[in-house]
Amino acid sequence: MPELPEVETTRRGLLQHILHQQIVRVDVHRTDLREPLPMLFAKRVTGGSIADIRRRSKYLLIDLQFEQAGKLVMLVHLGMSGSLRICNEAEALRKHDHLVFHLSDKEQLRFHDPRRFGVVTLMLPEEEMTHRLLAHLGPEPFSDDFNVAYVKQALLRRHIPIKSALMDAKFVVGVGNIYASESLFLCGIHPLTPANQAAKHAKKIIQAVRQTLQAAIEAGGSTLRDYVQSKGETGYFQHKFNVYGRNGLPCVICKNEIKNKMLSCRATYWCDKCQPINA
DNA sequence: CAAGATTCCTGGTGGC
DNA sequence: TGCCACCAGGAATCTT
Repeated sequence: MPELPEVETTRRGLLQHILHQQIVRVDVHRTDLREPLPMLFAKRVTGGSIADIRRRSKYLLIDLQFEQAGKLVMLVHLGMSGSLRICNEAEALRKHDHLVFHLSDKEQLRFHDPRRFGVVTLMLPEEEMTHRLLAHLGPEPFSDDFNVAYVKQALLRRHIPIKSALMDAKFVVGVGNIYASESLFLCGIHPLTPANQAAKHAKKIIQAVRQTLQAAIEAGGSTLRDYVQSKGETGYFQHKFNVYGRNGLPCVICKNEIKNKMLSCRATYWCDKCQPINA
């Protein structure tokens, strides 16, 4: 379940490993991801050198530089179950290794995604700002655009629960189901609080979202060594949550029982005492 | 236009 | 042991 911290951890791990390498060959085992792989995908990326790896929301943007034909941006979304791993070419192919990028140093980058909620597509650099997957995204949580004035006005005109608002990428990107619950616990706001009522806590919400994501990125960072050494998955599952998945267990602060409820078909967790409904 | 429901997919889990 | 129902969830698309 890659949320923003795991995507960022993946980005940093990949940068250390494959920056400036060239894609010398691509094996395509499946083209039917969340949306079909672009036509002539393998042919189009072959020969490209990895000039940079950026992140926007939960999308990885891999800049490919070609000697003759200019530049291309490869966009990768890991969806629910996707991963990008560095493998030795001798390593046996796993089930669901849909794309295998052979790199100039004999290593491979493998896109693995059992549930196929992931996306891999291509665009020209000049298309980036207007691309349908990127054009309508809200501010990055760590950017200056995610500020008190913005959050206040955006929440005031919404009546949905604050947790739903946090998960809406048009409001802010990178806050998935897990970190929405975790962020709201940190700032003591009940997840069902209407967004317009939560607007007065804009500053606390911003701080909590940033702190929650930052802590998770650092947890991922602490396992970056493992990521590089084992070239495997990141340490996401080692991360400890305060409320997520802890229904019926005592609150880490007040020992009150953690509650949970499905909100828009998504599991939602909170502590009634630490997160009063009409705070 | 906003808000909520539905959809895509497969692996893991729990009940029997 | 096997079978089956169900859950996990990002984000687009639908319905109300």
